[in-house]
Amino acid sequence: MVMAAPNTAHKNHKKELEFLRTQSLASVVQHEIERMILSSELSAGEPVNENMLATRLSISRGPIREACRKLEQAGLLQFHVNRGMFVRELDLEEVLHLYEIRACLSELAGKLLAKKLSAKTLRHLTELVDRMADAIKANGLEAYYPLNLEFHKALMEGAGNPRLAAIYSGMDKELHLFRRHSLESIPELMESNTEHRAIVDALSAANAEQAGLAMKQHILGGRRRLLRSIGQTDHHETTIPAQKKEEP
Amino acid sequence: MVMAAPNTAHKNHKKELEFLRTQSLASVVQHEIERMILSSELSAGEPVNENMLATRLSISRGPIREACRKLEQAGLLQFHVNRGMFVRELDLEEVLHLYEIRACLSELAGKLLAKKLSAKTLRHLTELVDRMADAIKANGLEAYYPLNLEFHKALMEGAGNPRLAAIYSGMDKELHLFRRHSLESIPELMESNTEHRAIVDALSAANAEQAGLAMKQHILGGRRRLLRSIGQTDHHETTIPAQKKEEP
DNA sequence: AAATTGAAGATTGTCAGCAATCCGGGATGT
DNA sequence: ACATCCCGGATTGCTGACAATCTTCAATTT
Repeated sequence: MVMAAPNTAHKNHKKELEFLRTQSLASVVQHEIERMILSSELSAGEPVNENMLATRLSISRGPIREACRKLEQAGLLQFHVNRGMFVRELDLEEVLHLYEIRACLSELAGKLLAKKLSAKTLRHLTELVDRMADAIKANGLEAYYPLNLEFHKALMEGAGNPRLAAIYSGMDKELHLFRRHSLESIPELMESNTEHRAIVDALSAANAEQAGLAMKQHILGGRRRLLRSIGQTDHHETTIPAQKKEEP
Repeated sequence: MVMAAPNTAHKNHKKELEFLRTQSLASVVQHEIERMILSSELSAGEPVNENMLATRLSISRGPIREACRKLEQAGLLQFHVNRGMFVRELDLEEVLHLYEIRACLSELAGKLLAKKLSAKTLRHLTELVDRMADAIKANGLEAYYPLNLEFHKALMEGAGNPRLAAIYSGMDKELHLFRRHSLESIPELMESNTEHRAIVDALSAANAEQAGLAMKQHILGGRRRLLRSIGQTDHHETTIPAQKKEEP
């Protein structure tokens, strides 16, 4: 266990007090626990010990409990009466449910984004796809992930519905709680980036329906790759259909 | 301000202690505040006074703060540092964003439900629509609302994706925070129930696409009725501004 | 009259402590 | 050997208290 960054709460009163004028301790702790979870410093199923955190951060347990309640509501922690908070464990069924919702919301985001896309954002998205392609070619797996993250963030935030972006982002964090999410291999990354390009193409054509479909397909592709990586086949072609009604 | 119900926490140790073996105080407080908001005992913008609640419920402020943090994350309360919690205020833009997401998730629920609908649930839904029609005819506005609630709950929970139902339910609660949501008039209720029947019809035909569409249309219908009731016309057929902020 | 200041009261932010509960391991009994 | 009981340590649940901050409002100044 490595000492976390914001542990400088000792005697530098001036700085700390200035800081707490705009940030409550609970929110600091919330982000710290979030960071620990996303970095696998805390892994699914583990208990969140209030005393340990309090000692480590040099604060009392009150703000920690408040932060944990927020994270409980966010779905990252799970509460058991008289036993405390635990990092939530996600089983495969819950993961599939999340993918189902993500596919649906992605489709919405694609449709919305296609209708209000600025030339600047489009250039940004295109550049990100190109850079991801480069990263794959250069075997730069570490370079790929932040780009991928930025790409999806730009997509969701560009849709102009902040609530949609927030819900989606929350579910993304939740998916980190699924233990068996293996890193994707080169061919899978290429497949993924091909889907990215399909999204950008649809967007640049200002085709809302097609953009929505491309984004949905990308999520379903991600689900397929996840299931394949854990040795299951994706017989859930559930939400794919998107049958066109050809009646005029 | 009327004294709330669960104020019997005085000296009946036996009962209270038994109760707290399975429920934490924070969760009790959370539901109490939620009740106060949904019943308009607390209305949007109002501060949530910790001392007042603590005195009223005969507990200390700790569990209250924990409950408020959960409700903050749920979007029902808003936190201002050093000023406390306030019942969140929703402006029209945020309401429209919520409707946009709700429409999308409803469509998904309709599609899912059509694929796994049991005969029993279908009977239940049909019966609810019939009873709502009766309630409208009998001018029983008070009878209508609980039926409507049960109808939508059955739809969302029948889809077999608990997370979907939870997200949807949370957004429903959030919509209560919009001040100007007038009660619907008789003709509007009839319109609404016509849409209900379209949903049930599509479900009984096991037509997933049509069921999804019917549910989406019902939400968009609700949005149209809301906008009409506050004197705006719904010029967004499917989305919000649809403004293209594009440079040449 | 309008704006500023300042102090009292109200409210939040945090903490330390105690009681209640849970967990693990060893002793006891069958 | 196996199950049960029990106890000590660890952890949570809640409380009361104190410091810091904000709000209010009347007195003062411009």
